[in-house]
Amino acid sequence: MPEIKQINTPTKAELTRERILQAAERAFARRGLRGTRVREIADEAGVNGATLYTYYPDKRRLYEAVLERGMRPVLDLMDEFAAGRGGAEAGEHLLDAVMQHLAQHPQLPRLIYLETISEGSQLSHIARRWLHPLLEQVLGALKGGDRGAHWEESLYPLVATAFIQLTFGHFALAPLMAEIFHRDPLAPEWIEQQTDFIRKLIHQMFSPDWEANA
Amino acid sequence: MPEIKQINTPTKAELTRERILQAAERAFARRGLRGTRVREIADEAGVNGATLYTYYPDKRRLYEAVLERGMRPVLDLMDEFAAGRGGAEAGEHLLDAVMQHLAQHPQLPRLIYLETISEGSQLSHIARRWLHPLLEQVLGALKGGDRGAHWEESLYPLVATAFIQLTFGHFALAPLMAEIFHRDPLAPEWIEQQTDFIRKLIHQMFSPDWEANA
Amino acid sequence: MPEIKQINTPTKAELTRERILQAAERAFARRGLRGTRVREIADEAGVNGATLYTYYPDKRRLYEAVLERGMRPVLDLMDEFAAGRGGAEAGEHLLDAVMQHLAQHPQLPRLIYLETISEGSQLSHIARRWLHPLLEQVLGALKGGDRGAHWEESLYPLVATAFIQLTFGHFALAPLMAEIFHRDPLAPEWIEQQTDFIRKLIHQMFSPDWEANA
Amino acid sequence: MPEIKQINTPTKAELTRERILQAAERAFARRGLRGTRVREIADEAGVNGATLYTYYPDKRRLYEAVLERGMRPVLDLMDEFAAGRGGAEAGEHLLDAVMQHLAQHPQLPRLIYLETISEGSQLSHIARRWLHPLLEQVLGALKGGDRGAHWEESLYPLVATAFIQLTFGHFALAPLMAEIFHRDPLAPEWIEQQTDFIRKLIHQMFSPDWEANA
DNA sequence: GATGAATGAGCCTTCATTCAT
DNA sequence: AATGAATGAAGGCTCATTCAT
Repeated sequence: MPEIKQINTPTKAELTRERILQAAERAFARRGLRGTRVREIADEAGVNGATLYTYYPDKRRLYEAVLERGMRPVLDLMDEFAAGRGGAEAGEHLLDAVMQHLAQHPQLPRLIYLETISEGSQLSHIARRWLHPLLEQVLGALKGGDRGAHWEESLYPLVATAFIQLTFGHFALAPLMAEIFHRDPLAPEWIEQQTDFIRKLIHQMFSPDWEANA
Repeated sequence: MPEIKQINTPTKAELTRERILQAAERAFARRGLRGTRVREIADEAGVNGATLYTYYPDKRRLYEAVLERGMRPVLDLMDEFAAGRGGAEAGEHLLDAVMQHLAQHPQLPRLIYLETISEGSQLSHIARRWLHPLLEQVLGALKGGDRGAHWEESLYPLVATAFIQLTFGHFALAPLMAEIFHRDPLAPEWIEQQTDFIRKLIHQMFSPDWEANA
Repeated sequence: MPEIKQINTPTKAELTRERILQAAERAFARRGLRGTRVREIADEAGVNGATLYTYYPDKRRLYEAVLERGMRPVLDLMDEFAAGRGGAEAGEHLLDAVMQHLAQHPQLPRLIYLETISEGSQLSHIARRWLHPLLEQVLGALKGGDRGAHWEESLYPLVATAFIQLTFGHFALAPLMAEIFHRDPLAPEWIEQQTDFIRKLIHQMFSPDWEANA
Repeated sequence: MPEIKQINTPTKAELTRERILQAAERAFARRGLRGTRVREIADEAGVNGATLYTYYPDKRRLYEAVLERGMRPVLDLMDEFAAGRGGAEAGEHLLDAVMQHLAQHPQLPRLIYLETISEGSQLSHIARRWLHPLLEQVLGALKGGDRGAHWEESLYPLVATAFIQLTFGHFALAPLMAEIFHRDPLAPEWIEQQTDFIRKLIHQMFSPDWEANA
């Protein structure tokens, strides 16, 4: 039976593994590797604490699995993108795609921020295999077309950093912003606004006025 | 003896308390309240673990003292500012001041990010007594002068969020950016570049072109 | 299969819980709640210190469980008694029963004495749910029959107190008496002697001579 | 200046030592050696925790000093008594004296009970140097005169034990009896009643009827 | 595959004690 | 003589992990 992608009904074990991963993702995204207790993960996953060890040899490996699982779809997203035409609006499409993806996986930015702040052992892995490619793709797309003509190389880190902060940061800082503005940053309206806002800022950065404006 | 600012020699106890606070600040800024072990703080402060309890009744109160101590100078900064004239460049001066302060207290943004991500009990206190006033001050100054003429109120949360992310986030994400770009975000050049960059972005946001550019 | 009292084989966990309770009883009966270390209980129970917490949430609750367990049989004893006929010798049977029970649970009087002397939080519970009923029962039985004719109510506290001291106190003070007399108060002969002795004293108290004798 | 007993005004140090001893007595009488914290003693004595160590090398020695101090007056009492005539009522005078002394030093019985129940290292010392002589004296006096004629030697431990329990026990169990009867065993009326009660019981024990009554 | 029970290591905190002042 | 500061050694309790069932 060629060509037919066999989607097996997930076994009970696969379901359990999935529940564990989801629970772990939420927990690690709040407390980080050290601050999270395996008991908390187990409770939220609805399994016995010992069951985790049927699937992962220890807390750290479970953590790494959570990171891997969170990052893979982004990589896939980018592969898909790379395959497409570079076109002028490619960058903007990618921005939308990233924001949509993060909106559906709001734990991901938190995991990355925590790993960064705690200078965890996975940080360089995340940077190299993940964010660096993402930034290449995004900025490559953005400066594509005629827009990038007057683009100065030295701006790259600044723009890249700003991009990360305005996209990932939006989700990581959501609880603080909710507290200040009494609105939910994860609500679709705000996400849309934020996406537009980033788009505009990027337009400005690539506009010929930019350098002039000191 | 006029003109002589009487600085009392700090007692031994005051020095110890200070060493503890500094060690705790560094530790909490990496691991958060839960992830930090009092042993680590004590070791880094060069005192016995039990000595911490001479100064603070428990880990949580030490944590709160660290937050308080980190936030007070920023509040002072703002009082000083509020006292000054609002003038046109006031906002930009404040931006410089904030960036300089954070450059000297790079743990502060990390503390806030961790508290935010872990949805800690101090979060609303930080938001209300601290960031909200700071944002009021900064954005008030920015839209001061003729610039704010075409300012639309609904932009406030977006601009405020962006401000926090580009200033505080610069320091919180420093290890990640160092990893990606192999340069140190805490180096004066990058901080200066970043400050200029933010300044320009803000100019754009307040320019009459902003709304047009959709 | 009638007549066969089905005694479920205790599970391993039940056995462990029982070992812990017994060890805790001995330890608390010597040192009280505060003076006992959980390590000591664990060691004597032959389990790891952490295992205690599988069965009781903390030291205090274990202590309370020990008290509860020690008191229940006495309450049962009294229920059994209350069900029987009050008859003339009822009181003396009860005296025998109490002494026999204490002989087999010599920790119980010590627990009560320690709780009393340290004015522990369980004291009023012990007094109300436990000793008060016991005294009611015993003294009720004793003054039953014609004996109680010339019984004066104001004697009640004196007689009750004496009863407690001569029964419970015999076991609580055993180590001291052993030291002084080089004989073991827990030896059956002495217990029998002591029981007779109490019986005689009580006879005297209820004899018509009592009030005359000043 | 011979013969004149010089009562020096106590020095400040002597006063401090006294305050410490009193505080320690109260504390040890509730919690025993192990269960008492030196901090508690210091606080109640109104001195710094370190000050205790100016007077006693460690907690155990302070405890022993408390015991010594509590026991000496009783020994003095007995010496005084031994010097007096043995007369018929000597025993009853001694009973009164003991009860009065304990009423003024209610911690003493508690200390002894705690030391007994915990089988402390001072127990044999207390028994030998203290209670044994006291019992000799008391029972010697009691069986003095014609009363002791039909006294049977084997009763000695029973009577002695009863004596200890009804005198010392009255004070040691005071909190329990207060709880049950809602009256204070340390109130003079009750103490007087209790003394009379003991006196009567002893009369009975020495009466010719005793042996008959089986 | 899942779990209740068990445990060694470790965590936060307290304690008894010492020392410089 | 008295104390505030400091500390090593527990003390109670939790944690990550293992294992028998």
